[in-house]
Amino acid sequence: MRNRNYALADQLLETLEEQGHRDTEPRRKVVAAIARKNRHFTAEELRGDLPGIGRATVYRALKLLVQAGALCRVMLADGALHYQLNDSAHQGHHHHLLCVHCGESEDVQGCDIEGQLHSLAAARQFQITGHWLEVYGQCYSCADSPAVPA
Amino acid sequence: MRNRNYALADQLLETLEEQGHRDTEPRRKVVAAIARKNRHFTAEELRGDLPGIGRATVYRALKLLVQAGALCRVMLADGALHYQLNDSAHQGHHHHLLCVHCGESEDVQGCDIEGQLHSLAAARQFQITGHWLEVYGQCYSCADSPAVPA
DNA sequence: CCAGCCATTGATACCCAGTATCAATTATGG
DNA sequence: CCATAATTGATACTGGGTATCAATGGCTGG
Repeated sequence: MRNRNYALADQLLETLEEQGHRDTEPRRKVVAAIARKNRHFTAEELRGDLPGIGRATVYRALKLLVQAGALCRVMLADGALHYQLNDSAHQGHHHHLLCVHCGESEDVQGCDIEGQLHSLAAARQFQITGHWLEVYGQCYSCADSPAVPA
Repeated sequence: MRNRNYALADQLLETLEEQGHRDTEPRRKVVAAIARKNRHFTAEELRGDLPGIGRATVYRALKLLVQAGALCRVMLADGALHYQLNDSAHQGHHHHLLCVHCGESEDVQGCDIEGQLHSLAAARQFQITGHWLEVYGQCYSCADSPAVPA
């Protein structure tokens, strides 16, 4: 576990270095904190784990990691924006099944949304270049629970 | 034109009254300003049109109108959140084709995203209850322009 | 038609997400 | 080891949004 987080942190740092960014002490702490997260998190949550690290530094690191594809942004059903680690299996284009009950998220690949929309778009001569999709519902473990917790 | 906006403002006010909200002077000014918009807009843009109206009042009105289904929130490709009038033809569930060039938006109905995702979700015993989708690209008028304006 | 109740207002302050600025620091390549 | 360039972090700002609360004003029942 600790090993895996360790490796993950190193991997994130490596990703940044590959993009031409330096290996700095604050950066190391940020990626370590991210590696310790086992769930999606908000920027301020992460910042809470990093006292002594400047606000801007945390946000800059998040931005770089999103750009590098190591993190992705997830929009929860309530509109809150979270960050989530892209494990190596889901680096490319994918979507999330977000449980509105427990907040857990599962990755989904292989959707063909744009194909679906193609004929509609063609009729309006609209050229699709991308899309953003989040799917909300209840995961297996929450299936027996009330739809929306109090 | 002026007539249509006038009627639209009245219609929005009526919608609010149907939901049990009062017909007040500030509210009237807010819906009038919204009716004058012929494009999606940000909260602050709207506020700029309403000097003298309290910040909270504007945001409260926006929230009520979204809840009532008269407005919807649109996420642009750059992450900016805008509000857009739902014309009467598109009150229900729909999506947007958003032009990243001119910012124009077209409504799309009749998508079957959840049907698409059904088998994937079923395999994970995930019960879909909703989704959020925005589609980005270039509209007809912008087809000849560069993909992303400088 | 008026009183009173209650929704609403708007000022203020606050939270969260993110960016701009800029002087001080630090990693790194020559 | 030194110079240059990237990075940091403090500060302040923008923007979206909510909480609070005293004052106001719509509306309804008498």
